[in-house]
Amino acid sequence: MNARYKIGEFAKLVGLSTYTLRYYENEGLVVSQRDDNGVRFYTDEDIKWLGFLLHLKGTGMKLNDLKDYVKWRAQGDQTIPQRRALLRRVQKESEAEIREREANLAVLRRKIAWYDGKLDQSISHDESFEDYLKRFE
Amino acid sequence: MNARYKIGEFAKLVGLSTYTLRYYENEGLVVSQRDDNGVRFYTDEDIKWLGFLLHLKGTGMKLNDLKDYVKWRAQGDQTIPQRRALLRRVQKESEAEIREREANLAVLRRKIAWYDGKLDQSISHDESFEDYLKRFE
DNA sequence: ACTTGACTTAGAGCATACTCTAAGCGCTAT
DNA sequence: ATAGCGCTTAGAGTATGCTCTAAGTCAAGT
Repeated sequence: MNARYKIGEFAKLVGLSTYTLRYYENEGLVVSQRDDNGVRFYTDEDIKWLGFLLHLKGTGMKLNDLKDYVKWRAQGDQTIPQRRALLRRVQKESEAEIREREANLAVLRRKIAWYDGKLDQSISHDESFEDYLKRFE
Repeated sequence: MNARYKIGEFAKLVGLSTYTLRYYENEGLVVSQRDDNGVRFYTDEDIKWLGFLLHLKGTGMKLNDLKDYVKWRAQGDQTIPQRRALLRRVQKESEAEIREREANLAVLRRKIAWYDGKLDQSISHDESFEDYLKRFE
């Protein structure tokens, strides 16, 4: 246990590039420790944090919001109300986006079904199925 | 009927800016007709098309894919198979994104619930509700 | 010794989709 | 006649989030 990962290995573990990890560190989203030579290292704790951060990001949460979250997290438990309020807002926004997308998808699905019907007709009325298949040879 | 809308009015009707409409026209996503003075006008047909285009866009479909779609549409019914294939691809991608987002949202919801529990505890164990409320004054 | 991978700062480049400005001109309604 | 809207081209700017390069240094492993 107590594994130490250098940035290259860590990058593979979390599925980001080393560029992105340094970028995130600059932005204050991730912290790293340094060994005697000033080389970054990460721990299993950091893997967990990155995993959670990527989940938040995957809900559509912006880096700026993540920065607030990280800032509050560092300030301890008294900022839990702010953090919860932030996550709730992100939740609402994300749910709204999903609903919108579903509505748009419904339209797209109907259009595909309409194309299906069109192509069915072109099979059953205009030509035999054999002839139809020939068109794609 | 046979209403003609100039770009300003049309923009309001479809919820886009005049800049964006001209941009879309440049990109080949929308066409407009011109009056005797070279001024763009749009019809109810164009409102329908814009509506559909925005639904497609709302599924996450990229402008480049929309350009292909529009190009094929202009070529007539023989491109229906291509259009259907494109929309199916977009559908799959969009559904996959929604599933991902839902999974990430599930994590976010659990975190919020965890904060809820933390705050419940901090009310019921560490201080009175009165004291708790005072913290936010 | 040499390769590999780490470090730094600063800045450019990329992708997507707009968004707006400049500069100059034309039509229409008040 | 003046405001308001429309037209043009060309290009700059904005937002988000990376992605990569340059140029030079350093340390560990083979």
